[in-house]
Amino acid sequence: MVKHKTNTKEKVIIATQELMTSRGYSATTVDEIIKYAGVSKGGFYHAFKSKEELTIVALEDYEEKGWEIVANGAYAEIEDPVERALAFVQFLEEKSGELWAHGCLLGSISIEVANSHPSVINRIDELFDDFEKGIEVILAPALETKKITEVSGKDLSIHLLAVIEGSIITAKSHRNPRFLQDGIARFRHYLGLLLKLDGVEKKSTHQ
Amino acid sequence: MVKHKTNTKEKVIIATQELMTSRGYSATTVDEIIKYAGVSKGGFYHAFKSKEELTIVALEDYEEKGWEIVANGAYAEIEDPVERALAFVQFLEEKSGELWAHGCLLGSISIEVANSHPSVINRIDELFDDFEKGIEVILAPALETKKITEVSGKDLSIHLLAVIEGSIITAKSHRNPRFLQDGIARFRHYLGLLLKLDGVEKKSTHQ
DNA sequence: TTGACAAGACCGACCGGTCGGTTTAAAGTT
DNA sequence: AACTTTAAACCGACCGGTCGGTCTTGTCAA
Repeated sequence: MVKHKTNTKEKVIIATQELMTSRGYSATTVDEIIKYAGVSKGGFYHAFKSKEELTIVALEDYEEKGWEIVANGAYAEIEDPVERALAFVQFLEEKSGELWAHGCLLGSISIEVANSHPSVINRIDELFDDFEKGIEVILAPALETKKITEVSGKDLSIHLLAVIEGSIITAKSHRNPRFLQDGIARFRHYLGLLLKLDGVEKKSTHQ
Repeated sequence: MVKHKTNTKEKVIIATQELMTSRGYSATTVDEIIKYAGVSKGGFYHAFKSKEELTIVALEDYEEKGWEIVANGAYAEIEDPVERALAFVQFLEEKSGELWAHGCLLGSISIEVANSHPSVINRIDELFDDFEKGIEVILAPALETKKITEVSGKDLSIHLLAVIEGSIITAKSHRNPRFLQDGIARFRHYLGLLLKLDGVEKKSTHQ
């Protein structure tokens, strides 16, 4: 009746997400993961059949939790599609520290597994695609409202994702998380120009 | 009689650049590098004192060769700062396949060394900075000409770099190099809007 | 004769993963 | 309630192999 209560899987998944986000795939060892999670090696391999399978589970859980934060933003209440799209990007900007404080799990491991772990990169591909489609639903109506055809909602979604991932890289190498926030703000500026609005310049949240 | 210079260093550097660009730092082993370069382990450790030191040399050489291609573009001949800036971005777009066909060495290893190899990430930081400053020299005069103050040349340079690095990630995970070209084209569109020009957009090809 | 350079066997630490055995707790039996 | 059964959860010593790096033994041009 009562399920066996165990949090080994959860602890391992969280440890994996945190360690791989800041070290990548290869540099994160199973021994490090189990030490960080406070779990034994036997327990680890009872819960997951391999490091590769664990990585895929961690990626899926990461996407789910991330999208839950994004989907529940106040921007969703806004009626006007144009204002909603801009508020959405500003929401990402404000939540960027919470969402990608130490990087993005997908971005951190995508490069090094692209040519060696097909199952992982395939899942990353799908998860990126899900995220893009989620963004598209928010951005496309704004373009439609303004009758803009030179750029599609899909184009913009792909671009926003690239801006986020790229800004994470520059933020990491410059050791300054501000670069991520500024990168998203710059995209918002672009979106504002596209939608032919004025006065969308950055409302700085914290210096 | 010209003394024949040993090319062990050069072969190792090229092998390192190619392998690390597509696999990252940790996943690229010294044994793989020497096999790819056709060099013995003794020769390797005679030429470089460690994998870490080699990585820094490979990064510097990578930046030098990359910037040589960028600096010699035809855009440089254009007199008008605005047209020159736009032509520069279009040049990057056209050369993106040559410059970042299999990724960017700096981006590929920056994430995984950020918290474990200070000397490497410090050099990456500086090299990114050099690249940014090089771009700034080209973009800033266009903003000045158009008397645009809401965005600085530095802001735009940082953003272009982020767009490139991020687009490389999405291109890799989607296994489609087109994403990189489109990402740069999207930046050019932004720049065009900023400079209040029309007709700089090209149709997107994402399907 | 010398010293730069190359070769590859070798080193200890560490890698991902396995294994036999122990603990835990829900369910069945009395 | 007390005991037995059962199977999942868990443990950590251990495995073969690989890691970055060292060392001895050369080769060869000056």
